Amino acid sequence: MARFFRVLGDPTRLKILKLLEGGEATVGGLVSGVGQPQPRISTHLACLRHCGFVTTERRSKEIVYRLALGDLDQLFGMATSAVEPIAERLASCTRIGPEWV
Amino acid sequence: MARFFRVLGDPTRLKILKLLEGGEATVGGLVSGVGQPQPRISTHLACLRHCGFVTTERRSKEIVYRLALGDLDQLFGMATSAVEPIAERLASCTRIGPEWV
DNA sequence: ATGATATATCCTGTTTGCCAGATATGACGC
DNA sequence: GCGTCATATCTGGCAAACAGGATATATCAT
Repeated sequence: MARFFRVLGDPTRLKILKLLEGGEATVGGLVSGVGQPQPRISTHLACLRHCGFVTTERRSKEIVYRLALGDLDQLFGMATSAVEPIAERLASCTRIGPEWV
Repeated sequence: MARFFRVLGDPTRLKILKLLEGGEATVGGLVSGVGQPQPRISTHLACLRHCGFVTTERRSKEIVYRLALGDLDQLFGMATSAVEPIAERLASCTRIGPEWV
C-alpha cells in the first residue's frame, strides 16, 4: 500500500492519471497535455502500466492508454478534501525529510 | 497533492498513521508498535507533524500524538479496495523507476 | 527498401529521501 | 544541583528515483 501511494506521489504521474480520467489518450496527447518531454512521459507510463494503474492498446501507429482502476476518481476526490485543511503546510513542505520548510 | 501522497508513500509513516487510527499514542508506544528505533520514529513523526497529518500535546514527560485528519480512515479504506486488483503487480514492483521487478 | 511518425528504452548525472548512530533538549524525581 | 527517562535533532553515508538526452523499436506510407 505504501508503494501504491508512492506511485501516486509524483506530480507527473498524477497529472497523467488526471488527464486519463477524462478518457483514453495517446502518448502524444499526454505529452502535450502534461507539457513534458516524450521520453519522460513514456517512462512514467511504463511505471503506471507495470503497476497496473493503466492499460494499453495499440491502434495502428499510436498507443492508447486508459485507466485500469475505476475507484481512482473517488480516491482523488477524498484526497482533495483531505488535503484541503493541510494545504499550506504541504505547500510549505518542499521536501520530505529534514529541511522541511 | 503529489506531496500528500508521497507522505503516505512510506511504510513507516503509514504504519504510524494506522496505529494512530486506533487512538492517540506516545512516541514510546509508537516505537514499540512499529518496531523501529526511536530516532527514526521521531523524524517520521516530525514529518507528519510538519505536514499537518498529526498534532501533539505534551503530557508531563511524554508527548502524545493524535491524528489531525478525520478522513484518513475512509481514504485508507478506499485505497485498500483500489490496491486489491493490482496487488500482485505492486508487490512485484520492488522499485519505482527502471528495474521494476 | 527508405523515410517519417509514434513510442520505448538506455545511459549518465544529480538530487531526494531514508537509515544509522551519536548527541542534544526537556521534564521529572532525588 | 545530579541523574534518569522521554523525545528531538544532527551528521554522514547510501541507495532510490527523477531528469536529460541519445538511441532503439515499431508501424505505416511512398
